[in-house]
Amino acid sequence: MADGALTPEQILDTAEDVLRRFGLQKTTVVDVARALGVSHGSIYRHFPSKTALREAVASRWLARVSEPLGEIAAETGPALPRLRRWLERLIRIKRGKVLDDPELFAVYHALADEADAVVQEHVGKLVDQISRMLSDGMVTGEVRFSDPRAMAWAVLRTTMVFHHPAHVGHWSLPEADVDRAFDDIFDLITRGLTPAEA
Amino acid sequence: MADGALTPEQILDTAEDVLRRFGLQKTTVVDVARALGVSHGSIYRHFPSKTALREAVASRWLARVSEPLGEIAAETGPALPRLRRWLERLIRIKRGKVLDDPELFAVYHALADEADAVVQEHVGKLVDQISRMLSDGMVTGEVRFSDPRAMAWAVLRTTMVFHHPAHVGHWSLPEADVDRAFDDIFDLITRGLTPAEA
DNA sequence: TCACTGACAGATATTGAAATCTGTCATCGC
DNA sequence: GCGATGACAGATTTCAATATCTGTCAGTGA
Repeated sequence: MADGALTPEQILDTAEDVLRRFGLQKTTVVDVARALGVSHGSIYRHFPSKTALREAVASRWLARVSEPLGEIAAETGPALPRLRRWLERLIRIKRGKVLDDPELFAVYHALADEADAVVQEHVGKLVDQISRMLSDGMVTGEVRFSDPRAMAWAVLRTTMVFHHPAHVGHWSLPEADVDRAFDDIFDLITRGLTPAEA
Repeated sequence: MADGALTPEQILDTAEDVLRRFGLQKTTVVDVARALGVSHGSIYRHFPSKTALREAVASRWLARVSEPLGEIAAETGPALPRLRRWLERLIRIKRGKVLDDPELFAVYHALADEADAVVQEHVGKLVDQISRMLSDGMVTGEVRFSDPRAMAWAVLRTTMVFHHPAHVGHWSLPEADVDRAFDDIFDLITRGLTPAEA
């Protein structure tokens, strides 16, 4: 290995590289150790199991999705346009990842599939962020008063087709089609979120 | 075999039995022929390929979903309650199938995954049915005037989590939770479908 | 005549022996 | 002392030989 100390970050970086090159099926702890130039025993010093290592990789990948969104959620200003930008950003991040490198995306999708707890936590963060924007909107009267968490779940679920990996086939349709479908759905839920009187 | 003539219906019935018992992976044309007491060549007299046979099985299964829904869509009377009953029925049919026999459902899910054209056609029928109910509602003023097909797609997509097999894990949550989630989403889209003035 | 058969070629799946991997731990050397 | 090592047992995966399957078609018999 290069440095004196083997760090979890180094291991995760290398694990990502190896996953990218070998795929989820073929990647072994021995492969990762080999790529790092250490014995595989050393990896078990930092991660208790292969599963834990995979979960850490998945977790880091998901954090790269939720962090930029967190910034949007934390902005001030009108809630509904912010929610729209948040959703568009989420969709663009996902769409970007899948168009950029479909195989790598497939690896992460499979990874996420088996790391249930990690995904739950990620989704929890997303719901928190939506919830925050909706609460802000309720204060200003932009959003009909209701339970912001329940509403946030509804928003995430109604837009599932645009960001859940199971619907990845939908994302590579011509951009104009995806945009139109999103417009229709955002329009629908915006009207549903807004107070009844015009 | 039992009768003088081997019919496509007999073959499909038997194919379903064999799929149920052996699963999608293990079921071969030879197995189906064996169960029917005929040579496998006879099956190729009625279906051009194994794929075609599987598609026919998938198609019949999907028809058992779309037909009862078609009856609801064709009813007269208020459009939005009808749409709600239609969605609840769709959800109940899917949920029923998966709780009743999860393994068989998994077989059909896998089958549907590989028979893309068949699924597209099925989804097309569902969109037609929703579209019809929405058009009815636009005539009576229950539903805001807009493109009914685009709206129908939006309705199907916003409720994806309740009927798309990829989200089957969600359906076995306690019924009360699923119902609450559906209420929230149906409430959201109903407000979105309704004309703006109170 | 005509639905059905069964043998066949090439493709695919199964099997079990051999190789590799996961996770542990006594030991090493800095 | 402490991070790293490498040999080990049991679990899992690979690989190549073998068996089975798919799709075709000339032939069978009712």
